[in-house]
Amino acid sequence: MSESFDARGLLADLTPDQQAAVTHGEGPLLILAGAGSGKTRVITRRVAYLLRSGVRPSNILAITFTNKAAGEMKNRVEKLAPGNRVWVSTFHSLGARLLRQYGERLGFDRNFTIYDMDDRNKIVKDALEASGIDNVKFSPERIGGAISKAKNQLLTPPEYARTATDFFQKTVGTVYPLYEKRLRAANAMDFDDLLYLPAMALKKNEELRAELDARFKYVLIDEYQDTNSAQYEIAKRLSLNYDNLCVVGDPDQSIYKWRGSDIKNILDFERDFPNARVITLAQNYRSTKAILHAASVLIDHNKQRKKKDLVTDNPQGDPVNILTFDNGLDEAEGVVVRIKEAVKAGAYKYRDHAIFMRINALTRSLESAFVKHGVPFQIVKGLAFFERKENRDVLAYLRLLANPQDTISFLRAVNEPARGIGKVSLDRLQAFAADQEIGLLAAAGQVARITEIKGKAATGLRDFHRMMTDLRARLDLPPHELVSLVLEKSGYEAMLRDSTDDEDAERLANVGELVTAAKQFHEANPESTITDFLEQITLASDVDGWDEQADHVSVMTLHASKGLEFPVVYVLAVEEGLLPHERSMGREDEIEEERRLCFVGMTRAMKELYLCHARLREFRGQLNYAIPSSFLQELPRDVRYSDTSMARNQARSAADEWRAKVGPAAKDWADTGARPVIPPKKPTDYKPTIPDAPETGLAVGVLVQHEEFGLGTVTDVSGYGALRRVKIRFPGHGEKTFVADKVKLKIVGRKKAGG
DNA sequence: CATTATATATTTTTT
DNA sequence: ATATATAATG
Repeated sequence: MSESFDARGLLADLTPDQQAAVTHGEGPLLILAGAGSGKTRVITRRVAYLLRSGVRPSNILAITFTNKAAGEMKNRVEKLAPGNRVWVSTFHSLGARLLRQYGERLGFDRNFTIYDMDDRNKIVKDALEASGIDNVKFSPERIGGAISKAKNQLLTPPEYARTATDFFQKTVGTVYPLYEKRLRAANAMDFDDLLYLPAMALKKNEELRAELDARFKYVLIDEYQDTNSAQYEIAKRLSLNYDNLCVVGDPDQSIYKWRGSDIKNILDFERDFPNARVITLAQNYRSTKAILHAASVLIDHNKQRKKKDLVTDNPQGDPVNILTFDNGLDEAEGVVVRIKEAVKAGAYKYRDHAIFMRINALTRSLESAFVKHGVPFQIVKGLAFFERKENRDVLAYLRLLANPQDTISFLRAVNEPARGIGKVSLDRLQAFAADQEIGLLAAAGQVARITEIKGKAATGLRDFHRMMTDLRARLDLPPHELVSLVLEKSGYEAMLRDSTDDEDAERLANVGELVTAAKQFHEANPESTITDFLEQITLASDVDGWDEQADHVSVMTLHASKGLEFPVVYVLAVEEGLLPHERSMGREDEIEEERRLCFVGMTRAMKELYLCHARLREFRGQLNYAIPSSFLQELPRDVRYSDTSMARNQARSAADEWRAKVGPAAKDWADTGARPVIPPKKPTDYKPTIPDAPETGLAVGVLVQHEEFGLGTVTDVSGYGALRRVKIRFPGHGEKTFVADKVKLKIVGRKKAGG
């Protein structure tokens, strides 16, 4: 290929395979990119390459999995090809943008609200009640999930009803159209609509399809293995006239099947696009040989898999570690202490560490361990802040301002703070609104016409409507000023300020932070409206809130870890029932997805990898035996086992207190229920990789040499990490207690048993 | 209507 | 164990 432009800077540091992917010209391209093979880099370079070769930035569309990834790619492209603003976004953001831009052509109001799962379930509940099916057999969550799945498969309500066979599906078939009606009446879209409606429009409206196809001549999609049918439809229909579709993915990292993702999309790409070029990137640049080998051996247990060997030129590195703890608390503490020690030893910074787990619930014990040891951390869960009650309340006002039809937000805001408007009055108002086919806010404006509502409720509704009308006149204010105004006019701020409740003081601070968040948004996007602000919040993914600059330990779910990398990785609770999760048990394909999830977590690690499990784990307030994950058995032999729970005989660990509380039943748990799948290990098997690790070999009966007191025998060891104390009896000096971290001791040997 | 007490369900993972 | 939903009470 002869370039008439300067591509040297884009290609110099790439392998031939990577270069081929970057410089591929017209036509479909499938890049099978193994974990750590530099796929983000390739996709970014490719965009820059296209720009330098003369493709107009407006003709390029790049789809990433998170908004954060989209922002980063935008910045990198900007650096490689200055002055070019390419459209990079997630599928959902793309859908929202298309719907706002072309919605009116399709019959939608552009100021629609995006409903999250919470909102969705409330609508489902309402639709369920209205359907007359009140046997409470199926939860709104379950029905909502089924509707979501239907939309992902592009099934319309009648189509779904036609294919429904069992009672559950028939129920969903009844609720689905009612649900849709309520969404449209509220001028709202759920997450799935953002894909479903554009996909349908591209399918049905050839004029629009051809227009967008020509606009997005080059489409690039990252994490293609996790696209669903609706997303596939969008990609395909944007690539009919201009089939320059470039998809990047790794079937081994497909972890969203439960959300409707179809691994077939990537496996069948060559069939869908017969002239597709396929490039495989198998070279790993991220992990040590030890880590990559362990991950490869694990994933090789998946039967439904095209075999693929990942190779790396990186050094062998330390063996992968399997850590055994007494219980969840010890696990949390043990990991935090290890990290602290590693940082203290100067080997790593806090930000080099990440802790992953299968379920969010496990972050609780970690949180207290971090606080206890003064280790900085961030729990990467993007929406958590906006999901607090007080912030949701305030956001409900904003959503209602942006979209007066928004039922859910009206119901949330109308009596918070209390305005004397109760359930009965609201039922009457809803009946009136439904009858008149108007929104709830509009109905509140006509409260005088509703004879059944009187007294406090009537004045409350009238005042609420008047206040919202006044606020709506200020809709053009920058987001943060609008938030401040809402806080003031609604009385929400006053309510919190006048409260004597301590928690309300915190809530006040939180809504204050909401103003700050809005201000930051405004500064970053000066042109944007309140609708954009709300959209960004709703479509934010967990990692979008991650601060990767700060020096702290990152804590997140395995799902959130996709696409990231860290020098040191800990995976918690690698136990049967959690990883693989019990809900996947019995279904081989779901077990395989769990294995992929484990694989994703492992392959995030660059230098050190620790897979942890505990002998006892608390679940719903109950203590249960935990069996090490079958995945651990599938690892190669050269992993390193270390059982820190061995300390239980010497140390007064948290487990002892716990066991004492639980009583004799659990006293000899170690010898009964828990059947270690892992070969039994001796404490001496463990060689700390970091200096001053909590396991310094100090145990009762160990003979030590002290600088001042001479030879002594350890009589007690307690606590962990910096708090670890060691009691030593010195002949002639009596018993002394030291902080294990601080005291200088030389281990001389072990006293004979009984001595 | 609002507040409080009791019952009940809830836990996978997420745009 | 905790959070939410419903029922009972003021």
